[in-house]
Amino acid sequence: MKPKKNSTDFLHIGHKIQTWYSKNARDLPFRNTKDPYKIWICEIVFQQTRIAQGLGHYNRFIERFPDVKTLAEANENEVILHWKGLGYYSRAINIHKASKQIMTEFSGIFPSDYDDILTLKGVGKYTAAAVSSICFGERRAAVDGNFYRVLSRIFADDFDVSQTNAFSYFSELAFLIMPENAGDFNQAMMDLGSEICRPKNPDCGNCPVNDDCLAFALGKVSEFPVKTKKVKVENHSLKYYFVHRNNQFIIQQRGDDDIWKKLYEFLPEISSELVPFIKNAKTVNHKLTHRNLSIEIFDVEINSDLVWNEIISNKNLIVSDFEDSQKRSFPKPLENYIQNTLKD
DNA sequence: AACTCGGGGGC
DNA sequence: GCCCCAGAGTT
Repeated sequence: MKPKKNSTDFLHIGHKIQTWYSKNARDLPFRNTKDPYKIWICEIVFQQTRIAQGLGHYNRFIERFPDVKTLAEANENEVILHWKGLGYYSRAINIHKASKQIMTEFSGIFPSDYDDILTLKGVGKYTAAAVSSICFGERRAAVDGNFYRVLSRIFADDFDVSQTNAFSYFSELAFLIMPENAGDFNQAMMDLGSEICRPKNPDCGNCPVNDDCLAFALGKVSEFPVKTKKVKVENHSLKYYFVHRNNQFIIQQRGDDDIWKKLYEFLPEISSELVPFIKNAKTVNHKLTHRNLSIEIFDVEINSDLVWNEIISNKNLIVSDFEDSQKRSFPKPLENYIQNTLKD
């Protein structure tokens, strides 16, 4: 059962959140700017990513690519290198594409209109709302996981956040409490959701709106938000051949149609002539959100120049070494393997 | 509407 | 082990 939500009854909640934010805002590098480029980058970096995890990447990214033009003129592999270890690598590829889009379609000026921002690669409803509200004063709710959590608890609303229309539903709820400044409100909701209204162990005692929170009054905070779609984890196995000779090893670049888009990897298979060169194998386990990977890595030591030269004559393969590999983005387990193998 | 995309951290 | 994190694109 949902309480009837009339339009003007809840505005004081947003004002309390705003007041709390003015005193308790987190000190973050993108907080004292309205540069749409920097806000855009930070919104992409922090999609599905904790602040603590992404801060270093954000700072390095902005330092190397301080504006749209610099980013658009950069090599895609260097952009992906700056995403190394962050995951969801299509974000890096799309950021790069979008920067070129801004150069060609918007004359290098970051678009100020919500619908224009929405046309950028990798920018969806959330990011377009965040950038347009924070940087250009548009009245949009940047509905993310924090909004789902805070609003579902305040209103004890059991709307399933895994439904496709959850964004528009909670956007309407957000407007019930949103003060004049949507940009500040959006950021306030993120900090409240992160610092107080946490997924587990919420700090309700220090919440500025605990008096207004229906879930808190009912003692049912832990029951919100409601999410029916569960994450399914499957086991998956991979094989790699670490083909090497004299501190050099063979790698190739992945495609963009699978996990680890455009990252580098060892050889997934070798010709039968190379089988006799296999020395040993070790298995590395790696957990992803949707898969448990078991990666078997065969050590293939080539002790013949003739064979080695035959291998590296293949133009699709890359001869790498430790120093070269540091300038490329590898999947985490393969990066670890390189570290562990070459430090001996 | 369902599926896919990473890696890290909290409990 | 399970869930979540400043979500978006594809099918």
